[in-house]
Amino acid sequence: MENKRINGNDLLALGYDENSALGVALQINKKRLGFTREQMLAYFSAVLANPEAYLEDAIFKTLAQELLKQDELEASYIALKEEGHYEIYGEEHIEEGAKQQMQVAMTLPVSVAGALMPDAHQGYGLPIGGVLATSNAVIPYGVGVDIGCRMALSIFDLPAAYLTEHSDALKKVIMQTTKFGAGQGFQKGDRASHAVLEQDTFAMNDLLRSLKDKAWAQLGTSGGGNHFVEFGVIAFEQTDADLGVQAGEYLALLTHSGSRGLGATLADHYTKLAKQLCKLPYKAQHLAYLDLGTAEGQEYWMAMNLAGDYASACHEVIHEKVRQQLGAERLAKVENHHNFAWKEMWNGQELIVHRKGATPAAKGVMGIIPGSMASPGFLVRGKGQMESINSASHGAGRLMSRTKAIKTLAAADLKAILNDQGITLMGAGMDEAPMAYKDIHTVMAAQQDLVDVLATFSPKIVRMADDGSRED
DNA sequence: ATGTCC
Repeated sequence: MENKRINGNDLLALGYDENSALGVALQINKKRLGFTREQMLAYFSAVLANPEAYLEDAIFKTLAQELLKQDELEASYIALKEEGHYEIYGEEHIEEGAKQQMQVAMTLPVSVAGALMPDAHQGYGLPIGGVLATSNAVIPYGVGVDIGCRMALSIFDLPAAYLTEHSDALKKVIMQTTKFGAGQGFQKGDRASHAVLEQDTFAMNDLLRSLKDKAWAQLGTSGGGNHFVEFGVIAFEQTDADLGVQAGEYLALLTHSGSRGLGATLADHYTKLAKQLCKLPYKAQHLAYLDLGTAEGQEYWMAMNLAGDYASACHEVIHEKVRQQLGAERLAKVENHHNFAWKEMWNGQELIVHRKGATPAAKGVMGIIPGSMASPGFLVRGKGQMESINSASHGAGRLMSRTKAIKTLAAADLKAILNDQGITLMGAGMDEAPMAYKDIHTVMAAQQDLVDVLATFSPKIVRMADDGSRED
């Protein structure tokens, strides 16, 4: 006990802030230097109280310097508010880190309202599953790295039985029409065309001009991680007049992917720009924002919208290729993005609503909330709940990190689940195994006030990027 | 999530 290591929490308890001085203190602590834990803690406390006195100290000099530098910097930062209230759905299943991140986001001077969805987990800056409404400012990390990432569902005029009767053919269709993985794109002769490539925004600046060719090559590709293309059965218990689909079970295609290299590069560029222009205290630095009244803010807005349109085009290319190969007719299509910022009216004012891993759920708005490769997804219609800022979850949410999933989950267990449910899986790593996700039914139960369920989608033939952590 | 360097 006596010699228990000093950690970051001990230093925070002494009054240290979450900044680089804390890091320097931990570096010094690593050396141990023959002091007891109590002696070390006494020193750290004394240096914090009076850094000037330690500027010549052989051991604590670097810490004293860093503390003084932080004091100086702090004075030049944009001040945060004391606190702000935000609504949480399914709180008992949300990790502490995600709540802390949301709390910090609420203290931005531009923040007006916030909400945390039941699938929330810790991210970079704003948590995944976080919704933040700001006044005339956009936060690149409030949108996320994969700008415009979305779900798209096509319901075909084919019966559910088509899946079992033509399973091999459908497998072939997916393999022939999709391309997965970081950096992947199509060779010149195989590239698709789409009106999005003609958008003027591609000529807005050098960065966008330089990204156009890659965007063309990657048009209609799917990326890695949790992105997927899957065939499944969609079941409507009742006829949906709005959508024009009769009660029954149909073959459907569900895809999840985003704006590929284009969006990633734009997100990286504008996040750095925001950090240069908007100096926030250490704990909030990733939430740097761009004022929409500035040229930089407008530029990001244009770029973000282009990336959104591009992500949509990628899905449309895949869906159209598949539809043609099936020789089928599409009865209905539903699409929704979940990494984006919108100008929306909320509580009588126009705000910038950031949804980072959250589904738009304004009254009557349709969306898709997937479970996992081996659990159902849901076609939903928003209820327009003001407290959730017209939002819902974008999936089940992770139960364990990718690394933990790869380390602890057994490939044999996944195989058993897939066999039991008659699901064919192509690609994917163990980090995408259903056991790595929260129970989708629990998550849906936590957002009954936010969405109505129209139909249930059961995945049957799933393709994801192959990361090598699983053998087929 | 991306794809090879602030």
